[in-house]
Amino acid sequence: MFRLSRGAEYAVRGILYLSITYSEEKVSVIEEISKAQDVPLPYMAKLFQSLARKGFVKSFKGQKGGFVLSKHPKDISLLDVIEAMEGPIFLNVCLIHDGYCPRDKVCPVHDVWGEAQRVFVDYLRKYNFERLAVSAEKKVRVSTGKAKRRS
Amino acid sequence: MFRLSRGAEYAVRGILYLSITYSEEKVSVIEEISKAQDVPLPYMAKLFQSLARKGFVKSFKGQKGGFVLSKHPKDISLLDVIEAMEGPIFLNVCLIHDGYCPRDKVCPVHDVWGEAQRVFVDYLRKYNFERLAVSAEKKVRVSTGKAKRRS
DNA sequence: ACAAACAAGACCATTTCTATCCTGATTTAA
DNA sequence: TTAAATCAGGATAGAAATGGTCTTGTTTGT
Repeated sequence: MFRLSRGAEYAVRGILYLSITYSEEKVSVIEEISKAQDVPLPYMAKLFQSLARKGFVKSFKGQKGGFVLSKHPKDISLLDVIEAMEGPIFLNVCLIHDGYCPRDKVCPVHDVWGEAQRVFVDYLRKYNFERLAVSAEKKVRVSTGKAKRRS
Repeated sequence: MFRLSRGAEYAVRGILYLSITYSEEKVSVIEEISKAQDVPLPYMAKLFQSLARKGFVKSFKGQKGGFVLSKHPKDISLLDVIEAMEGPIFLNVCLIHDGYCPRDKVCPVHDVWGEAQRVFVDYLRKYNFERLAVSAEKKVRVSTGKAKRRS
């Protein structure tokens, strides 16, 4: 089943939220993030623990605590976040590592998967969160009918 | 988890086997197919029941029974077989159908997934089993050191 | 000292995946 | 007509992944 897990999807949303508010230099608490991105709060809390351990966000305890990105949004790719949550991407078990599959020498599909994976992974790597945050703001402007003021 | 299921992988192998022997106009029994492709026999048997119901293979009962492809290998794509076993490919739940995701109007990642899926699916559709069977034969020749006789 | 936050781990229900097994129906050949 | 070969269909089952909750602790600012 070629499907993004909920966990990874939620993590992407969380990082996206922090990317959009990044320039404001504020810390965001989990409740705020989970409400804004429509993710169950306790689940989001768990996800952010994991994102903190993996170095995507910095956490602060206590009053005035919360989360901030620990890198610039432009230095975080979609691939980074997805692989952080799901582990490395392998479209087929036969690609887990070179030589893993005893049939790869005679299997014509092996190469097909290899190439598909390369294309897919490269594609996800192309998107960083600065870029996504900009698109998000554009989309919101369009969908709420707020045109950009003409200069 | 972006991973091909075992079931789909085995189905691909099964169809591949029948594609390679297609021109010989023989029926193959499940035991032969499962041994050749190194798949647990009872599992392969189940898979072929399903492949038969879905029109990929014709089955014959009784002595001299077995399976044959019901279409020419060139008319079966990798995508066909995979979707038959796993259902339609959606890289993200948000793509299940237009309007399914309430956030797609403001979510910048939605379009990224849409495009990635289009590329991926088109890629799998490009490969038909005639092509794969030919590659397989080439690979076997190379790996067994049997060079093609020079004309 | 208290309240607001995150940290960590246990826990749990559901679904999916992988696979097996048993019984039955059909066909061919002896 | 009987036996053997072969597929059909359904039930079952264990393991893993998924998605999510809860409880208990720790840290920090006021």
